[in-house]
Amino acid sequence: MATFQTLPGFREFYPEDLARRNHVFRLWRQTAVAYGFAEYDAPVLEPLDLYKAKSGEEIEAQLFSFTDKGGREVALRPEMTPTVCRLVGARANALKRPIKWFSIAEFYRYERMQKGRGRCFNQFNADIFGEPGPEAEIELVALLIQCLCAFGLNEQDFYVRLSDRNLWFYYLEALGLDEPRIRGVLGAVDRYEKYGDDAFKGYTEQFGALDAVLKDRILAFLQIKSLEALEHTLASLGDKLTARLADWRKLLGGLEAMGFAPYVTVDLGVVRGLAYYTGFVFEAFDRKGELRALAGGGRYDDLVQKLGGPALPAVGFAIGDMTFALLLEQRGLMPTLVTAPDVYCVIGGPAERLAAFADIQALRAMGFRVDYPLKDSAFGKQFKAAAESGAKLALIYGTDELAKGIVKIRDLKDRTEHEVRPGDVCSVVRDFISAG
RNA sequence: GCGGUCAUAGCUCAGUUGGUUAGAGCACAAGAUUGUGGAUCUUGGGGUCGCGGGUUCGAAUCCCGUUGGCCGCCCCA
Repeated sequence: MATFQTLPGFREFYPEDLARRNHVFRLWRQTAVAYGFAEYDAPVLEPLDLYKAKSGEEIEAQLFSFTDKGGREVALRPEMTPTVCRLVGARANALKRPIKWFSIAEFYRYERMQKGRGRCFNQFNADIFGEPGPEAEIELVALLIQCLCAFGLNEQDFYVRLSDRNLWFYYLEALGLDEPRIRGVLGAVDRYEKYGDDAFKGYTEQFGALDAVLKDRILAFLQIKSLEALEHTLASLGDKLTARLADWRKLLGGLEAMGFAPYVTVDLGVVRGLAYYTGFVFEAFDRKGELRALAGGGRYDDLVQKLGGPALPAVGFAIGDMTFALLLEQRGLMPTLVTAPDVYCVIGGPAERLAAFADIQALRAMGFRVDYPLKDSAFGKQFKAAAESGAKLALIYGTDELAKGIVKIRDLKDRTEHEVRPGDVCSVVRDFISAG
């Protein structure tokens, strides 16, 4: 059996694995729908240029890409954002605003495997297009939090760190830095948590040592953990910052009114790489800090246009399934038995089997999950199978029952039995199941 | 791409200084058991000891290579 194995980093889902995955997907989908988001999907295979256009040439090293038989350069999708931008961009003028969309899809990245990271994984993606104000962020951060709370996680388990690339730009601008230097500082900020002072090495090499006073102010800014401190630090540093602070108040106020304040922290240490983000950015982490990021997102107002669409503001985030599953398992929130029949039939012999088939068929047509042994076997074995199946009821089709013109129905939990007429089987089962 | 570490049954693992036909528990299957529950007992199927090469009379065991897993680095859209 060792001849053919899965490609490195790829996963197989045996029924019990898929049951868990389906459970996760079901709650994500249910939550997104409750928030008024519409589901979409798109091809797994895309033109390679779609990702080069967004992320540059160097991205190719981490893509599953190849040339197809028609000579096209293609790649398995590593993320959903460029695809959804194309979808929305193509019909931007016809779509009702705001455009609130989500998807649950599989992605591929040619990377080294690690805990919570594989070469193929699933993400829940949600985006809002056409809304430039922080109202879109309120909705999305709320959805992100709810997507985790839906599983029983709470503010003891995870939190969302909220940051803002605009605020950094305006602040560093106010401190007198030009754009290349601002980008350099943001690069250092992104790495500061991990490398401490060494994070500024790259900046120093490129621009020379950062002025000590300036650096202290940047590090102090990095430490800010509340809106009040933010307002205090930025008071009277110019109109841009004042206006931006109003957005912050609106965003945090909205989340507080939704009851999500305990989940959100101001944390300017989050920069989200140097990619395409243009405003608020946020990441969700487990409180213990043992796992990789659970989710991440932010505003990307320029990307739709960059990919050939009209100018269209956008915010979005994604939750990955691997780290999330690890967290659920850590907290004992991943259910084990998600699938069990409602009814298991115990069958005495060939003649009884034919009698049972009529009821089995009728019950299945009513939507009940019904199972039975494919081959005749001892009653003891069948009752054992019935109990192990997790079914609530057993229907007993034996010689004695048929001779008496009845079917025996057994409650597998309290082990009581009673007799019903064959014509009443369906209604009795229905009443029992619906009574819980 | 780099470094560390590991690889024996579906799973968890044992396997002595290199020595007969590689074991246990769990799981699976059959029987005891053609009329009532997750038990017990008996039995069974299942292994190229990751793969390839080398040393040796003899390799699961030692050596080299390789593939894959795990952990970390780079990266993380």
